[in-house]
Amino acid sequence: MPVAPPRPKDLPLTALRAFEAAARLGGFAAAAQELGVTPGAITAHIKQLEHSLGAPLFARTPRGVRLTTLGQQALPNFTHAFDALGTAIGDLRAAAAPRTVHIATLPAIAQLWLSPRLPALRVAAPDITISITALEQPPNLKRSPYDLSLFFDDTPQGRLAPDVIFPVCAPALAARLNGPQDISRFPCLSDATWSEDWALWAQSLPDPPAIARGPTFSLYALAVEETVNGAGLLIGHESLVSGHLADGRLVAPFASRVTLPRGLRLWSDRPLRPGSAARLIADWLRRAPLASPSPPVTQGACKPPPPTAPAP
Amino acid sequence: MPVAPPRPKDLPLTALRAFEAAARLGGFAAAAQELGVTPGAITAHIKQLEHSLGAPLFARTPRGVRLTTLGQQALPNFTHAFDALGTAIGDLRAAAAPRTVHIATLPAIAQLWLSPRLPALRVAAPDITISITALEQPPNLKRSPYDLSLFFDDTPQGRLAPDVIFPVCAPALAARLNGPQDISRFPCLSDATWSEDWALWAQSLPDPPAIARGPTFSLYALAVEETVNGAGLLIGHESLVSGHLADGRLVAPFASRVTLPRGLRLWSDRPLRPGSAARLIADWLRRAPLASPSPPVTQGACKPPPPTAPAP
DNA sequence: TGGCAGCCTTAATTTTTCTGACCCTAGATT
DNA sequence: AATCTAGGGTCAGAAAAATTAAGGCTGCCA
Repeated sequence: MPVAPPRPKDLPLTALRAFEAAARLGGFAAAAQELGVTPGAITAHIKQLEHSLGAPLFARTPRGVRLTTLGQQALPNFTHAFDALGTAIGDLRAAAAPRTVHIATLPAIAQLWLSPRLPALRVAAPDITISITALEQPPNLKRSPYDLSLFFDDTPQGRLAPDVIFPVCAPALAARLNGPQDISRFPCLSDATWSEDWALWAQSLPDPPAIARGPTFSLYALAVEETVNGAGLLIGHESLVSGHLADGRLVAPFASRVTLPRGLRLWSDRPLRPGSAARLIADWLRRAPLASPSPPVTQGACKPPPPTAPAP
Repeated sequence: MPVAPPRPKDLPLTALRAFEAAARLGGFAAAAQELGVTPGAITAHIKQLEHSLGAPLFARTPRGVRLTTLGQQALPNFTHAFDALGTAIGDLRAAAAPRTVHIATLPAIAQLWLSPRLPALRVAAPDITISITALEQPPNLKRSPYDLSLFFDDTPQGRLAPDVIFPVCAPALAARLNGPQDISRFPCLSDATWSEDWALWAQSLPDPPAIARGPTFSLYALAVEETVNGAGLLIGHESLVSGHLADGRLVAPFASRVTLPRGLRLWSDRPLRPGSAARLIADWLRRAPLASPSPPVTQGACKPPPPTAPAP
């Protein structure tokens, strides 16, 4: 029985984090995604934890896992502890790089909404470094190294704009349209993550036209480019295409617009101290000045509806 | 710019724990000891952390490290967060094994104080499993998997007994002693971690005798055994040798006793819920019934007092 | 019913982390 | 001054963790 060598290692931190994520999210796969590891790693961690505790934390069912009573008891404590750790990390990051702001957003938003505003933002806050990370899903801000999230969702708090959708196309193509029923004669481009867009819009019409399915894009910005090039019609999200409408690269050929229950939302899960860089950037983005001083459009269409340009 | 692969790994937990320990304990070596890793691992972790933050957390000096302002700001948050995590772990352990108590103690205390009480304790609490780990240093209970600590220290709260020291020896050897001055004629055994014992005791005498240095033991219990076998005189700690005195294996040949400012202390850094196994064991140990119904003992003079064999 | 997709598990390989033995520096000791 | 000691830092090799890829099980859907 040696006294020096045996190190009384406590429960491993990484395994506990895996447990907390799996318990909170209700599955190993979801936990793996949040933690940026593979499901196999989560399996191994939970198993190690259960072995060292001598009791199961999850009940394995054919369709995923379920927390045992023991796991249910433990979860709130760990969630609280890891939240505290996340806050400490955030504060440390902020203190180490006080003039840097990390923003997480959708690729489409990054390219079509954020990017056009960056030049003016750089002028407005020249000493602040802005780092933008494109993600498909909003991250858990309490656990991720981002200060702000900018995504579409249905929470009204912090909303920058509602999500208003309507068809858009290149001016040349619009000239060949006489009404919504003509849609079926042209390809309808769609985005993989917003595949319902066309149906949602069409339902709002008294006489829903047939939609000719066109190419699907995994990057909305790419679909926008293709539309500019005349590849067909695309459902435009007002927040994302207003720049293209403003300078005439795209037009909205029909008057019918649908406002979805979700909206473009900017938020933070940490308190933003007044005067902090993240607060400054968030405030500036909420005022959302789209720099382009271009004239409100152009429109070309059969029945040119309300000129599409919003006034700042 | 791939969107799927890049995993936005946050600050690594293990590195943060290393930082917290190093900052709290004031050095990488101390942190390494608490975490049960080598200093080299701490160095690497801190370096990784500082690299990913882009700012130093410690200022390296030739004699150790010093926290930077950044590090000082961050420390309290992390200490709090890891404390919360430690509490969560403790609760989880307790819930998973509700009738198990883990005690950390000195090897000497484990063998000479705790061990004799275990049989009665098992009778008193037959459903509780008691696990004893011998450590040279009291662990940080907020971070270690122990419910109770039992060590000598100078905090009065939770003290079970003062640390009273006085020479002890085998009865046969005591017969050859006529007074403290005879000490110099026999080897004086000592324990490596309590090397000052002899000096402390000798200073209390009006005419301090010379101490003939004898063998040094790294295990006090071994020194006690050797003393029983007649190898010489040893400074007895009352808490640890009362059993041997009670049954006559050892005697205290001199009346002079020194009470040190420290004492035997049982404590926990977590709240012990009433009715929990740890609370039951702690309460029982405080009542400290030493099973042997032997008479209170002895106190010695130069002429060996009690005959050597009482029977339990 | 048969294919398909979701979810967890497992085994073998690769990557990351830790160790162990060494060096370096500067204050304390002789 | 020379030596000792108590920190940290460094690097090759060993141990541990994550990945990749394959596999089982179930329910959904055509």
